[in-house]
Amino acid sequence: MIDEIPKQYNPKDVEDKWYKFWEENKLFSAKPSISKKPFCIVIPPPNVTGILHMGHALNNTIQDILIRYQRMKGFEALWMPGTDHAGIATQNVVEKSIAKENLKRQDLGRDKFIQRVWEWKEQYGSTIIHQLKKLGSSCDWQRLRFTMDKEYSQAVREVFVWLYEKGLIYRGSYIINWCPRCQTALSDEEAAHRTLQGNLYYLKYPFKDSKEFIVVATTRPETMLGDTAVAVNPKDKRYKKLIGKTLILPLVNRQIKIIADSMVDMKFGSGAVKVTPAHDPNDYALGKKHNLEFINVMHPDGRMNTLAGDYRDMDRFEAREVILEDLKEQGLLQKVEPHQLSAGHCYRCHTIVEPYLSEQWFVKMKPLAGPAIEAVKKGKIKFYPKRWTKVYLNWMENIQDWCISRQIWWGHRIPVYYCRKCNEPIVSKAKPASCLKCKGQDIYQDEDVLDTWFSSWLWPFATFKNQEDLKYFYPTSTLVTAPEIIFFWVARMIMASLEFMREIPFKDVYIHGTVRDIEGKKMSKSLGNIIDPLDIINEYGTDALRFSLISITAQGQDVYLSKERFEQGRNFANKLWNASRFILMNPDASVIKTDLCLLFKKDDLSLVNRWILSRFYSTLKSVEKNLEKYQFNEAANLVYGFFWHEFCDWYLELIKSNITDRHNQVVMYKILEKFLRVLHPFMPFITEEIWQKLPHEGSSIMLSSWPHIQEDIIDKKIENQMNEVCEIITTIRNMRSELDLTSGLNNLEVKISCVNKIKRAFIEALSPDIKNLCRLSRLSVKDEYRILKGEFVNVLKDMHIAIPLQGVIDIEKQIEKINLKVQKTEADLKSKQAMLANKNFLKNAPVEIVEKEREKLNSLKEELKKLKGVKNGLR
RNA sequence: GGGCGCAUAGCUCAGUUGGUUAGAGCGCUACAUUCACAUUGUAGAGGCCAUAGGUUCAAAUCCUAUUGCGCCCACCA
Repeated sequence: MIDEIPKQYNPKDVEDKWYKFWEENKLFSAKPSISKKPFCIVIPPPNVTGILHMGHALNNTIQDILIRYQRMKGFEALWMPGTDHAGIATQNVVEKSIAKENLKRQDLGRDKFIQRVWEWKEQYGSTIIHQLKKLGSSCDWQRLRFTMDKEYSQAVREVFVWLYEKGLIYRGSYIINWCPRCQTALSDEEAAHRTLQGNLYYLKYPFKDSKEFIVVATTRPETMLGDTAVAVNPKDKRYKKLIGKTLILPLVNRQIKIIADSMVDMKFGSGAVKVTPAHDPNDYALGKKHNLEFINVMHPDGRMNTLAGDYRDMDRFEAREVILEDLKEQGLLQKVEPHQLSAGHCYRCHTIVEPYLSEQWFVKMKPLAGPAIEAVKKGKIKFYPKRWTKVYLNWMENIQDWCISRQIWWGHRIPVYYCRKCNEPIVSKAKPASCLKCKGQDIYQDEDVLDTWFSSWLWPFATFKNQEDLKYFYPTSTLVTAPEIIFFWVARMIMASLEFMREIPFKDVYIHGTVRDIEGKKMSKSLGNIIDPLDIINEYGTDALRFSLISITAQGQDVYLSKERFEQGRNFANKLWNASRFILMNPDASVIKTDLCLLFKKDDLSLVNRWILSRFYSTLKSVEKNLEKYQFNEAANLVYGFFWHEFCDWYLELIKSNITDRHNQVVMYKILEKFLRVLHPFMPFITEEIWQKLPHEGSSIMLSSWPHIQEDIIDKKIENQMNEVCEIITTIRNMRSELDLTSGLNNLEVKISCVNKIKRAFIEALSPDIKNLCRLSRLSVKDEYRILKGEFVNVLKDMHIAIPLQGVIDIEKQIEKINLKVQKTEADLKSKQAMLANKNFLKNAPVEIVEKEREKLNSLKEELKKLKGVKNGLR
């Protein structure tokens, strides 16, 4: 039978096969069930333009582990999948694609362009979904949603109307972040601030009625064309007398006044600031306060407009250079200082955004933030790791209104209509037949669409199509996401859910780290440092990808990746594969029927069997504990360590010589079968493949239940006894290695001397195992054994091991070594004695700790005695 | 300017409420191949837990300060 199974695990042979099997048998589907409790995760919907990257791989592996684990634990587990229409990103992609035909979206017109986007979506939009399937994701695919689905769009419109009617949505002219490349407004969150090395330019503005100047400092000289005042601090002695004076704005020759405002920082620059109310948020506030003129000097594409006079049609940065040249020529550029500044960048195309005055739609956020703050403060929603709570609260408490209108075509069109006759806006879920005010029939819809996040914030509930499902699965259980979108998405979902559902969207938020390359840089296409998960799947297998990723992801820490990391996962899969091959060599279908607990209770199991059972359940217990705390790496490492180093390295090696023994067969089979179930959420494919080859009940490991912890099988005493045996074996191997007697040891007799009869009986019983694993032909165990001259000896707490090697061993060297050990033991003993003589320690430390220290002291004494005895024997 | 994270073996990192001898993976050294697995096994070397104070019977772990690196937020032109 074993010959049929290849020596190396080949993931390609099995992964697609089992995924198809699961999907075809609808093993991922979840339905409301009276007898089961729900467990639900909504996927952070990837963009339709998305291609799987390591961030997705990590994010979805975590979700799949949780879902598969809870499913096996008996919950009705729903993982709700879907994609996001990603307004700007998708529009950009399609614009690029039609550019190949030399077309701009304006050439096609709105309807035709949107048609093209839909076509693009049909063709490429499910790429990411196929990739998520490659990853093994057990989403309920029949529920696949898209943020522009009919029902979902309906929900978006309803929500808009709801907020408008509550007075929480308004329209107005404000300074917003404008991306000149995408030509749309952005929210504050969509303008990512980055520090740039720029200059601070000192410009001279002449007075109207004298030859004097006032000097202003600016980082964006091109905006001077829109200046409508210069402001100084009223307390500033230098400028006090100048307040109210008129200046001639250079290059444009507009008369502007010097105004006073305490907002001005006297220490910065020259202490006088140019005021451009249409191009800077601070200046905008000053403009409002002092009733200044708002002059917009820029086209939406970032070129200067007609109000910029001679500079019209120049790009903003080109205009900057020309303006500086011109000012210099006129002697109006006083000086230039290097200056670090931070500027917003469009999060989609990375263009520097322009603070731009325009009419937009906004959501008043303060009233929505209140309940969202409460829910987290009261612990109804918990962040893992905890520290994100603070980040969330800090943002929530300083929340600004949300600009939700976008000047693009792809997205949810704003449900506001206008009457051409009387200009009356009508906010409505559907297009009204006529104007409510003048009954006019000429009605048109607002041209703008909504921010993509204005639809994603409804994701935890708008994805449910019927009340029954909503009632059963909502609120969802856990949200798994990356820190980058706490503000964009997590915070807003909490606000939306509390507002529209009067209920939290999820109980736990698990924030995992960002995936970086080995140098700590964020993985990105432009840096060319991407490790493609699909390449890894191809080379190492999905299970290897998942396991390696998860085992290096400490809670909330960023993940540093290199390709070699995935070898660990691949090797583990291979180890599992080969251990299973070995176990499958002894196929006996009847083992499946043996009741493990019953067998255990009969009390005739060997120490080795009792030990591995105890270790299995101890491990299971820790794995569960860590999974519940979202400590996935810890859980993965426990599973790895148990299987490789305890089950394979020790257990299988120990029972190998007695493989036909009934008990050994049962235990070996049972542990493997249960272990596969524990490993299944981490490595779904290989565990299914092996499980199917083992004698099993049921059609898929996915449907089997998570092993139940058998507390009475966990036995620390047994574990300690076994550790002692392992220590003896390791010591003998060590001696052999030290003597370089790898082959020669077989003929020699190894003698173990124990302190007492009980110990001796215990060791003696296990001597066949020791002989076996050390490849010894002769081993004798005695109560007290006098060392003979010329023997090679090693001391092990309360026993010593001797190998007679007359003439081969340098006795002086041995004594020297033992002396060193004696010294160390004596020092340890001394510090332990001091510790136990310390009254404060005895008084303050817990009893168990004191007890432990006492035991340790005794064992040190024992060891010292042994060491001295051995030393004397050698002489 | 504010906030957060990190500093532990040659490298990449674990170390959960303070309590045995600080762990893993990779790398390194030596040995082992008719044995389920060389994607392996056995053994080994390698640590002043960033620095300086403090709290405590007890500190890698808690507190304070310092240094270095990274991230996030913020309207100083």
